Amino acid sequence: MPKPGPGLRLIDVAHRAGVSLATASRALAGRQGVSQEVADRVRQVADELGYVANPFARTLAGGASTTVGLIVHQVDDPYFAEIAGGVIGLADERRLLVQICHSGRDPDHELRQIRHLIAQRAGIIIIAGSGYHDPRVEAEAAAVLAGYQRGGGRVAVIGRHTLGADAVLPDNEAGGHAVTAHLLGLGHRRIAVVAGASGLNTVVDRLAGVASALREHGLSLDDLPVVHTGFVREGGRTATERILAEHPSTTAIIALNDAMAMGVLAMLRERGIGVPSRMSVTGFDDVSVAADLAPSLTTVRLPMTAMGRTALELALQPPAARPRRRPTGHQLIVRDSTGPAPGQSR
Amino acid sequence: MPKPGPGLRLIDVAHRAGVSLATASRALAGRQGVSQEVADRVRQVADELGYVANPFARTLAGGASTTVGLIVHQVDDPYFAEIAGGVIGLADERRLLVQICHSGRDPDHELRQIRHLIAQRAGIIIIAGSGYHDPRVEAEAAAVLAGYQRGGGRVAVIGRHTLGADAVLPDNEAGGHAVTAHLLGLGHRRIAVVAGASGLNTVVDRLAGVASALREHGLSLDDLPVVHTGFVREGGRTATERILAEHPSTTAIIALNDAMAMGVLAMLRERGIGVPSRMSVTGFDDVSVAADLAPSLTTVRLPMTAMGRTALELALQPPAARPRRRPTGHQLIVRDSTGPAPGQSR
DNA sequence: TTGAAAGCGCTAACAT
DNA sequence: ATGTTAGCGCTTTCAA
Repeated sequence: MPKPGPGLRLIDVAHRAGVSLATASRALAGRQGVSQEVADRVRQVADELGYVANPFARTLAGGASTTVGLIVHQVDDPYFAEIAGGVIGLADERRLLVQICHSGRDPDHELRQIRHLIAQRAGIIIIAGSGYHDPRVEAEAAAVLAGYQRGGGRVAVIGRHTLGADAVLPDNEAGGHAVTAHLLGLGHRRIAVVAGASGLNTVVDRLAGVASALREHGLSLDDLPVVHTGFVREGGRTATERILAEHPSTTAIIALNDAMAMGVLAMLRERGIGVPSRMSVTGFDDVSVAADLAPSLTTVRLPMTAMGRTALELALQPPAARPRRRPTGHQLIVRDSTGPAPGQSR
Repeated sequence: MPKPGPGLRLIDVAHRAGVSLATASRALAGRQGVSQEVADRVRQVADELGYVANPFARTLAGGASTTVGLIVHQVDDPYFAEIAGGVIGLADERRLLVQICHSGRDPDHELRQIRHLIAQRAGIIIIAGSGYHDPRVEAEAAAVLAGYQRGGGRVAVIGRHTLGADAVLPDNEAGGHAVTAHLLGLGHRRIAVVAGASGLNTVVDRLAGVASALREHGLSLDDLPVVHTGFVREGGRTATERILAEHPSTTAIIALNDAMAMGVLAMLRERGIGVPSRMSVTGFDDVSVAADLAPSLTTVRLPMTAMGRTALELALQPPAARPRRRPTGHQLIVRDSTGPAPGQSR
């Protein structure tokens, strides 16, 4: 790949402002040891000339890196797109650049991306998306990130808690509880769960919430069909197909994210099964299209954009003695995809 | 922001291999002037030690940059999310890192982002999203990019043609024609158009396609209500509100992108207006949720993910004498949101 | 074919 | 408060 042409250098700004290189550097970095007057002049000259520091020189010289690495499963998954939007929005305000990589929900690939970002000297790394339930898989990533943090790198994660870093924690368990309680309140008892891979923490946590709500009604998750497939739309379709075949008396399907719920709805539509008249369906996340689906989706709202912002905010703060935790809160959004269980007189 | 810790340096590798810094550099860069034997040894030592070059030092010293700058309107707009997915997918394969910025459809902000990416020494810049119909607005961006390209930077754009760079060109006009012809074929004559800002090239081009189809049926765009609002979901809602108030006999609404079409559908639902029984609705883009809407959306499919890949492919090739152009093709996808005009006996 | 040395543009000691 | 200077790790002339 080619290299861009040369540009304005700090020394040019310094000359124009009639000061030394060092003074100009201090002035622009907002460091101490420059009179207000001189600092203002330097900044003004820099603005006039349209000076932008060369980040490579700056970083090489030991300065701070201004790039943020962001690892998501896939940016074209609406859940991650919204998180990315939040990160980029705040980064823009702070004049930071965001480098995005895909993990593809593959722990090895994720680890490779982490290493790549570290090699690129990203000053901050944000990892969004479920961790893996297997501790051994998480261990290597944790070790690499620990080294990175020891060297001064900052890390924030969204939706995982085993990585020894500041974390934004979605209300997975409480949300799972809320949505299940909602269905139980509508009289549903023959409930099926459509879940992503059982190795994903997010899946495990949301399932735990489902289980706890069931227990409160004297039911057990063990008695319900739980189908684990891909944590994406297509997974919802195939899971629904199986549920329909193996548990035809099911009256409600809990999908553990909105993408899967969309697949569930699509399959029910194909089969001509009315929602919510014959089958209630719930999602999780409240991606922005959830309100526009047919029918509009009852789901648990997570503030994805804010979660992205918060993660970057955490990373921009100096590290705390112990990793910080920021729960996100959640909100049950009841729309048209859920209704009373068939045969219920309410 | 903090700086990551020090690492292995090239000089360490050189010492271990018993050669000079320069030789080690040549060997690892695969340049000429090193004996096969020495080159192999150096590479082996580097591998053993797990050496990864410091990209800041490399770039500062005049080496190639391995980062790709990508400017989109908003990553959490599904259209751009899919394009970004395509770019990142190919970048991952080529071990490049992608820096994403938002333009927010603001030409000034876009220009600022371009400058920022150039300052960051991105080797490639990809700009996705409509250009601006006003030549003066485009001129400054074009000038900056020309300078960047003269310095060896590579540029590819998606959906604009006035920037003097390799371009991926969506079939906007042909798509606009196709969707309009579809409605005319269903007997619709009282058609309204819901468009984004009239300053956007994409809007102008799609509108031109609509106009040409109308002309073939002896109609003129001038006789139809064309409402220009934000090129997003909310714009579709407000535009529909106005159309309903001012042109109550309308039987079909052409939205110039899917986001607006979703807003149109939402407003019609609120008002209890049946689709397609009382009003047909069309979109443009075929974002992945279009099939799951209520009702599923008739629209024009553009291969967004492939467009992202293609743009990066173009940029990775050496520049051609004249900017390359890659039309995308399109496909009319007829779903449930369009039907015969009311009162038609077909 | 190889090595020595001069920067790339900036920050951060160290002087003044 | 300001200036001088030594690197940061690499690529790239220029010599040998």
